[in-house]
Amino acid sequence: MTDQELAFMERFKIGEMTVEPGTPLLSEGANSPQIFTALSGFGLRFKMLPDGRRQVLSMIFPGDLIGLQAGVMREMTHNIEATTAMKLCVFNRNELWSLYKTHPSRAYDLTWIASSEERFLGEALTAIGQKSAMESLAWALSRVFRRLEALDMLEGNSVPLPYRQQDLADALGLSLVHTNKTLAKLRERQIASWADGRLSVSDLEQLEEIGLVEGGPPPARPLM
Amino acid sequence: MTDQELAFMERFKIGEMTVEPGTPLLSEGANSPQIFTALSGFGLRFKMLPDGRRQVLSMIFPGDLIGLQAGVMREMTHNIEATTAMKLCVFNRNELWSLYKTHPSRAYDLTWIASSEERFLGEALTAIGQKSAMESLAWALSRVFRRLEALDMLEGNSVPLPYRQQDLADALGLSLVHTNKTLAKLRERQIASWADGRLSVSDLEQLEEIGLVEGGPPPARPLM
DNA sequence: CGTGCCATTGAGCCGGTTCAAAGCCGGTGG
DNA sequence: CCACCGGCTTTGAACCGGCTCAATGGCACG
Repeated sequence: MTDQELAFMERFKIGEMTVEPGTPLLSEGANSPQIFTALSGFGLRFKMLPDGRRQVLSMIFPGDLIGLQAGVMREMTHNIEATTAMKLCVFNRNELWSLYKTHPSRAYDLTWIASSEERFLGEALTAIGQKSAMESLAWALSRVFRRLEALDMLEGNSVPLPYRQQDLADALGLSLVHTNKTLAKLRERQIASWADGRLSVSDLEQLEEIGLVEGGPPPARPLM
Repeated sequence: MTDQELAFMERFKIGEMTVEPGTPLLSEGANSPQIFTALSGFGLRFKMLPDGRRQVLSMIFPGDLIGLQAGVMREMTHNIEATTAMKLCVFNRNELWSLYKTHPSRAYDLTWIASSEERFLGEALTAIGQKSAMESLAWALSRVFRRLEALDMLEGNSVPLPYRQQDLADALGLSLVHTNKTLAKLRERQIASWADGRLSVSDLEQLEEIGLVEGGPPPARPLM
């Protein structure tokens, strides 16, 4: 970054913030003045239905930008919650527009990020809409594994994955019971095993094959 | 627009183009040098699985931007096809970056569009993942109706909707048969009826209630 | 030592799927 | 002018993947 960019980021960045597990960061309908970047910890992005059903849209990992929607549109259309303790970098939404005027390459990155999230949701939609429970699950696990691997969180053959089975079930539109049973099958077949907040994958290739994962690692994400 | 903007758009816009029904506009994996805006006609955005299953991601209506993903990322991750004859405005992808440098407000619009599409996919994911067939269908029909209404295509109580039931089924992750039977129920209940390429809604309020649609009309979309 | 959250497992059921067949066009060629 | 064909919609019937209900067990915490 240039000096000028640094100076701008100084103004754009408000500060840092640490939150407890379970803290709601942004809520549906809110018009928050803040945008965050996750520095550490894990979170969930989800939508609720009036009767309590929940759709998890994505898991939030370190490096992810949070609240771009609220930044660029009027208001938030989904909720964001910290699953573990999280450290966040806080940005001032009001400076977003001046970023577009003065730092086009950063602006371009933002479009890239939004576009990349759209791409992910398209994949998720395809998984939920078309794939069987086993296929979706394998898709989700391999996707998560690849991303955490790219974040350099791989230790041995396992990555941290501190969520409940209910969270994954809500992400895949499956029931908790069926998610549990399908996970058990993957474990029995010695392909992948998720316990105690860690996901171990012993046969990634087969996992991706089951999940009908289309080639290639996920694209690298510019940091904001 | 200012003169300067007009001059730029002149360079950015390559020309116009008309395509036949069924023409593929962009394909998965392609790295197309073009970005389009639909001027008239209808299209589909979808992903295919290796075994032929298809997930429709969204319907493309006049005014929609096509191919932003290919523009901003390396390559396309879904297919786009013209359902009816379409008239398109063609832009030069290579000028995209200079747009960011010289026209920040247009750049902002692009992020807005990408973000808005992400928002839509999140809603779709929630419909497919959590809602019953009847709920999803009502959601989809009311969504489509609202959008076409906003495009000023409402005549009487009906809007054009020139797709096959199979297309809608693939969008909602339902079988063709069940989609048909669920549509029949909405027709019997005198709520909405879709035939001969037109969707008539006689009780929009009830349709949105069944579909668990959260308030408000969809946000207006900046034209590119 | 109780209490609550989460994972696990069994049993029965149901919303939605698959299979199959028939009806309804509009287009085409004889 | 009519017979035929292909794409789409409609309807009936049987089946099944995944859901719901229910109970148990492990573990952390007060």
